[in-house]
Amino acid sequence: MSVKRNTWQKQAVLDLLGSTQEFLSAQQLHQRIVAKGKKLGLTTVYRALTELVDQGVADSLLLADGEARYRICAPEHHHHLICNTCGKTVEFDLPGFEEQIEQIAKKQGFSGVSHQVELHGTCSRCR
Amino acid sequence: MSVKRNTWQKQAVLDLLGSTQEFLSAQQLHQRIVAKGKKLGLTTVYRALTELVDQGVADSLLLADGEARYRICAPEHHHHLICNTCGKTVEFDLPGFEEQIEQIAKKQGFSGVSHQVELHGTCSRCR
DNA sequence: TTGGTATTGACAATCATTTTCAATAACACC
DNA sequence: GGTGTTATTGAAAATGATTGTCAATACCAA
Repeated sequence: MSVKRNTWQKQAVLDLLGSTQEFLSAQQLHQRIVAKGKKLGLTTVYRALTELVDQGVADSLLLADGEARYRICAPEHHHHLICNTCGKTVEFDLPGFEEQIEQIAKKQGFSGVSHQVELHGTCSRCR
Repeated sequence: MSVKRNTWQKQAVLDLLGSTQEFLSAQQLHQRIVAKGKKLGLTTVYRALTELVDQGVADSLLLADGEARYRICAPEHHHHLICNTCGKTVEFDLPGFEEQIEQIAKKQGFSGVSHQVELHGTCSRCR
């Protein structure tokens, strides 16, 4: 396997993602970095994002408009309620949910189980 | 506005969707209908699905693989536990989950909320 | 049966994302 | 500080799902 190298391009993507809580698309990230006067290719942004997701540093999700959005992973695991139209994201807890999941997985003989819970809908503003 | 007409093509899409609980992609629906000996265009399947979603008869969601999936709107559905290695899938219930979701969505002012719960892990055989 | 028009389907177009590949730049080692 | 290896970059082409186009067809009200 190959050894990863650090480049200002990857760093720029990580910095920008790390400076906000919101989900951003590859295109948005690209635009904003270019707007800062740094020139880099859209392809590179995609690659940097893929790497971040592989490393578990970032999360990705696919919105109804067909664009993927990326965000730095929160330190703890919570769940999301996402507006299909504007991308607004609300975090929420599910009391007892992790335990429920644990039990189901064990009963079925599964191990190393991760879960993903996502709610999609329309927020009050976009209704 | 135009008056909708009934065609065997639309009916075929609705019938097939209505005969299952699972999410199907436009391509899957197309393939299966063609496999039954009926010939229709992929474009038509997309249009039928768009119509069903507009009418509130079907739900759509976008999976991480970039393909949209469609399903007949059902008051309740079940969730999946999927083996990362062999793809084995187990269905399970989450008692009270739908209600919990409903409440959270309402509290946040979201409407038309659909949810997706998926567990990924390794099954006993593939351990 | 017939006329108006909604619908169909082959094909082209679109749009986000991925692949390709030659040129460039990181970095381990001198 | 140089140098060679090779990961990375970026422009352009390719991909794959979905949508638009438009002439031909089929539904259905009268």
